[in-house]
Amino acid sequence: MARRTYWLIKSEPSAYSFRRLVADGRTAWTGVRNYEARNYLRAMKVGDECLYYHSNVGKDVVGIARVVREAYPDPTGDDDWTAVDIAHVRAFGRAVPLAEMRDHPVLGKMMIFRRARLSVVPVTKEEFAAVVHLGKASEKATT
DNA sequence: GCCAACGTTGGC
DNA sequence: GCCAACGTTGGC
Repeated sequence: MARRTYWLIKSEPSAYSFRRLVADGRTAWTGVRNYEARNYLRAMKVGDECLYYHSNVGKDVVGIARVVREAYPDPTGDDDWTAVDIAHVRAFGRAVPLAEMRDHPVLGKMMIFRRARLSVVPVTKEEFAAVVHLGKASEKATT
């Protein structure tokens, strides 16, 4: 059985929001123009789950997406850039702000804070689980 | 709007 | 192949 990997993918909501992914069901994740991020795209496997982060506006993880098609040539790129297809899995009951992750003992070590500008970064299983937990609606929070 | 981080470009 | 200049990203 293949080892499952987890990821965090970034998008400005004005470019492509999670809400739009939910509406579309699935989409081609194109436009990555950074070699390191491209290599991560190429490492993605069908079924890998991704935290969906809104950069610039929101600055929070708003839900989970899943890889449904592995690396293929990015139709929007000139040379050998890479795209994958993702589908929405579910929206969080509560968006998890970046600041909250930074202050978190486990999440503060996430790669997103060391490589702030990378639009695709791997996330550990523990980090993924912790973010998902924070994203649950307030059943356990306040009262 | 500012600025730090960092990738890319181009002159030498 | 080095490195300074420049451009872009994205948090604040």
